[in-house]
Amino acid sequence: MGRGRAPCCDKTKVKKGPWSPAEDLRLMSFIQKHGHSNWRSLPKQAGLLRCGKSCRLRWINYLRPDVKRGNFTPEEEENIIKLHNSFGNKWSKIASHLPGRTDNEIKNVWNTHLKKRSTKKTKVSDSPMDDSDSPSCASSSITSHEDQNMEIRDQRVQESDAKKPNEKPEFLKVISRHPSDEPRETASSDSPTSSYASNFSNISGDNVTRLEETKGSTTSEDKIEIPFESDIDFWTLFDSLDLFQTTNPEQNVYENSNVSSATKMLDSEDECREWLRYLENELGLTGENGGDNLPNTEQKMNFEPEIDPDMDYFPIWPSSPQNFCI
DNA sequence: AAGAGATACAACCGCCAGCGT
DNA sequence: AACGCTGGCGGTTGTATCTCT
Repeated sequence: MGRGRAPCCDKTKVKKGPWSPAEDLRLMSFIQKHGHSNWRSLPKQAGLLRCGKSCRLRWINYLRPDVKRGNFTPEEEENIIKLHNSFGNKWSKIASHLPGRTDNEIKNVWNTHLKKRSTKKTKVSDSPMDDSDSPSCASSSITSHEDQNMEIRDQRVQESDAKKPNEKPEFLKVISRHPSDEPRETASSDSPTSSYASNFSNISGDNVTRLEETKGSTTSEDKIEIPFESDIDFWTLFDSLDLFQTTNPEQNVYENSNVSSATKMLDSEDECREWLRYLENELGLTGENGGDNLPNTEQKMNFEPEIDPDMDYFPIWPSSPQNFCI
C-alpha cells in the first residue's frame, strides 16, 4: 500500500453531479472506440471533465451494454434476499449471481425496500404462521395492515416504474444498431434496454471491435455512427446545445427525444447555417457577440482536453453541421 | 393546490487489495 | 520490502419524484 495517497484526480477541475446525455454519449463513444484500459486517463482522452472513477461508475452502473434496467422481478428480489443471507453486504458478490444487475442497483433495492421486507418477514417467520419458504414474500407473506400498505405502495411504485421509461436516451440507442444484434438472451424481453444493450455487446475492455471494421457491411438503417472522431470541437458544440441542458436532462431526452429534433433542425441547409450561426454566437466566435460572451468562451476553453499527439482521436472536423452524422 | 414527508436512485467518497516497479 | 498506481467495493449523500395530508 502506498502512503501519502495521491488524489485520483484534481477535484477542482472535474465536473460533479448528474451526467448529461452529451457526456454519456461521449463516454460511450470513447469506450466503443478505445475500450477502457485505463480509467484514470480515460476522461482526459475522451475530453470529459470527469474523474476516472466517475466514468467507470457511470459505465458500469448505467451505460454498460449488458446492464439490465427496470424493475426487479419477484424472483430476483427473492434471490437477493437469499444471497444477502449468505453473503451479507457483499453487493458485488450478490450482483455476480444476478446477470445484468449492478451492485449499486442491488444495494439500492435492498436499502429501499428489501431490507424492510426482509426484517418484517423475519418477524413473521418468528411467529407460528411461518411462511419463510414461500417465494416472493412481496405478495404472499404480508400480514399486518402496515405491510399491506407497503405492498400497495410497492405495487404503485412498480406501476409508475412501468410507465417510466427505464431505457437509455433514445439518441444513444442509435449507435451501432445492427439487426443481427437485436435479440440477446441476457436481457429479458420486457427490458427496454435489451436492444440497446446488444448494440454494445462487442465492447469489453481492451477487446474493442472498432466501428471502422464494420463500416463495409453497414447500411444507413442499421448503423448511425456518432462522430466521436470528428473533433473535440464537435463535442464542445454538442455540449453547448441547450437541447440537452435542461434542468431535467434525462426527462428531456427520454421523453422528448430531442436528438430527433436536433436532426430535424439540420434538414435544410438554411437551418444548418442558422444553427451554426447560433452556436458560434453562443460560443463567442462571431464578431457581433465575440468578446462579450466570456462565460461560453471560458466554457469552451476549459473543455479542451490535453491532446496527445500520438493518439489518433478527433482527426476530422466536419466542414459543416450537416456532416454531423447523428 | 400546496407543503411536508417519504422514497428511489444516481453519484460521490474513502478505503482496501492487487499488481507492477 | 517498500512504494505507487489503479480498479473495485461498500457506505453514504444529494436530489428528483411521489404520496399524503
